[in-house]
Amino acid sequence: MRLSKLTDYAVVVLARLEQDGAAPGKGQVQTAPGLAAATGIAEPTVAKVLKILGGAGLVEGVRGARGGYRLARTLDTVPLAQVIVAFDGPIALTACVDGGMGGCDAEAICPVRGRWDPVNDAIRNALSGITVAALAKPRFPWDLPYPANTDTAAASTLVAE
Amino acid sequence: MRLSKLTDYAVVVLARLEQDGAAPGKGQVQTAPGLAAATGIAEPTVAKVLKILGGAGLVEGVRGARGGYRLARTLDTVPLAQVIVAFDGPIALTACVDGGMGGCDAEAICPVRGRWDPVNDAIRNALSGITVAALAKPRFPWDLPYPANTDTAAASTLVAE
DNA sequence: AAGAAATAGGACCTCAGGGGTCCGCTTTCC
DNA sequence: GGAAAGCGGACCCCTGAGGTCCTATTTCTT
Repeated sequence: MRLSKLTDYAVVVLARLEQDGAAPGKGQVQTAPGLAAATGIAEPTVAKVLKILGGAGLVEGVRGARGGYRLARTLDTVPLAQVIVAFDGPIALTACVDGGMGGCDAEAICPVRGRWDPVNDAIRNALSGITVAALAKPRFPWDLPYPANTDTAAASTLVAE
Repeated sequence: MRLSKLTDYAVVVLARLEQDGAAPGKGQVQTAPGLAAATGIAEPTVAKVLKILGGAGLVEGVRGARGGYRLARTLDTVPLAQVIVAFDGPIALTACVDGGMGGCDAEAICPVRGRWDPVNDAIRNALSGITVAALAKPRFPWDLPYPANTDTAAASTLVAE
């Protein structure tokens, strides 16, 4: 049920990039070592996270001296689901993804085969409706335990009761 | 992002119990070896699943010869979330559960601290709104790829776009 | 032109936890 | 009293996440 730690780190790194003005286009860049120092995450790990984010098209790397990374897209256009997929693979609670064949021995007699699809869809939709920006927005004043601003309130209203 | 295999097995076992008439109350019981044969899951594993389900109050065991298990509650009163919690622990995508303190070194500077709470709530609500019965209901005719009956359709409508 | 600084892309190691099995005890029916 | 079942726990194995490091490549600076 947990997602990988790298996904968690990725959100932090993306938030930091935005906070530091490493915006899409001609913006400034941030180095991996710099981000490691700023976030408290070990430097090799930050480098790994940035490489994966680059592969997913969420950040773009600038090579060479004075290089670094900047956001490829503004965070309010990046669904959380996309980050999760980049690090954890397809979003699905069970191994039998969307009626996928093979892999499961008991497929022929399994009484719940295919039944998980709506559940997976529900999770996917929830995670697609939340942007990374909603998780990354800096807080003023600090340490509001349960901020009720519009961006995060949207996450709650994604689910009807 | 995946839940444990035992959770998956649990849903199958619960479905089988209902299908075989091991209903709450004075109903018939099913033995662990019998369920193993019926579901194709290894017998020791089925036994383990049933023990955990018993601990969670979802099935009740009848000891002694001619003993077995029966459902403690009808499946339409059991939210999927409850099964998941029994096997996977609290439902949360990240280690920092609901602003939980401790555990995370970077807590002081983490820009997304507490921000995951609405996401976790969304997942929890989605999984609480789906009953095990919706996953277990036998299908006639077999192999409808995407059944649109009321029980599972509810899962999709849990999420607004 | 040489060197420094940075990303890119792997290979590699370690280890915690899930997954599965087994054993001994207790309970209850025949 | 014996057999059949659940109950509770200990135990092992092995995958895969998590993390580190090395090398190649690129590009700026001097």
